Amino acid sequence: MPNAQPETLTLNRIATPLGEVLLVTDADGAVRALDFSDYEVRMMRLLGRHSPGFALAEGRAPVAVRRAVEAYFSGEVRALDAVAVKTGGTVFQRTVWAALRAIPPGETRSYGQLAAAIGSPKAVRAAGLANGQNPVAVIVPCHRVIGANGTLTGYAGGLERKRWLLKHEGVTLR
Amino acid sequence: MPNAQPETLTLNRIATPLGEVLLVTDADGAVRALDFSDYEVRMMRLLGRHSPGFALAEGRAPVAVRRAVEAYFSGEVRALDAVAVKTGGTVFQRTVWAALRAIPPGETRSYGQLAAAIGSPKAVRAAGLANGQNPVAVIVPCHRVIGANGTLTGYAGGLERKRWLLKHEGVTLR
DNA sequence: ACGGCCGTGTCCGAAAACCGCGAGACTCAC
DNA sequence: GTGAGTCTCGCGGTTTTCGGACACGGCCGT
Repeated sequence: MPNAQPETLTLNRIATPLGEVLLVTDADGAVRALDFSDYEVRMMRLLGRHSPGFALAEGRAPVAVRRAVEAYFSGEVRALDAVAVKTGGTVFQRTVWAALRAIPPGETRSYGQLAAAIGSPKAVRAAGLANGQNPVAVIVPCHRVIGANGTLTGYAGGLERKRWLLKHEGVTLR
Repeated sequence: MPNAQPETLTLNRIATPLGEVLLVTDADGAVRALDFSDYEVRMMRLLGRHSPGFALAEGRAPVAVRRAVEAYFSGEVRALDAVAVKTGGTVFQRTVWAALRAIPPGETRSYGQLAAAIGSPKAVRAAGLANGQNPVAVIVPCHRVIGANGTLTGYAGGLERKRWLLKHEGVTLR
């Protein structure tokens, strides 16, 4: 029996230039997950992995959060900086995700640089994996990590979106 | 991150003729676990397995429950019948444990009979295993199951206690 | 340049080990 | 013969273990 009183999370669907996104917030107003609609199943799986037995109810996320997301897509690329995020995951993963938020919009890092930044320069591949399991897309900018040779390599929401996001933030690709 | 607000359970230590027992109840007053003090570690492990990230605080269990336990040990062997129990575990395990409560005090069943009772006559050994993982001793009467040949076979709290409990309930052993 | 090897953390599926059994076959005493 | 002890084997769910796969990149040989 997971837990007697499962936590209830709020699910808000928001339209963006990249398609509808799913925004999940908790009672404290912190973002627990964000993903594109077409990957709903995956998001649920990630979410369930770290908060066993949670309940989900469609509703509206806090205004501040919702507005930040919209602002970001309208061009205010720093609008997401102040948004509070709360994630599960292992220590390693959380460290990686925290490091991601330190990458400013308009810049990119290689997987190697990311690994070095968290103090495990050799855990390159592991960092890449952790990157891919990031439950809070866009806000935790896993899209700012690319291959050492400039290749985009991969993105959970599809490379097309990764490319769009980076361009949107002012990155000139190769 | 297991759950933002871990459930808090109450731990009550109660003296009995068989030694001190640990009685764990939840906010609803349902019994989550019961075991003998000398097996505290094991109980914690079982508990933790099914409610990841719970908190424990010494305190007093609901009067009704506490009284029922004391009454049972004083000779009112049916006193525990009405006590509410809430357990985790797999479907199979819960089925087994539910079947256990249907065995009245003063009677015993063999592991084979138990398996048959839940509709899996061949899952004898599995039933035995599930029996041994019962987190709520005494109230869920796993001690009423004995070998087909009358042997007591095993008991998580020690065979001595199993023998005592059965005798206490009026069973004449072999 | 190109191809292969390795390190690193985590998840996932497969496989094996584990048992609080019990029926059946076998032995040994009486 | 019987009846009690012993041994072997199959049973089925759960837990543990193990081996891959992966959003990479540096190193070492051709």
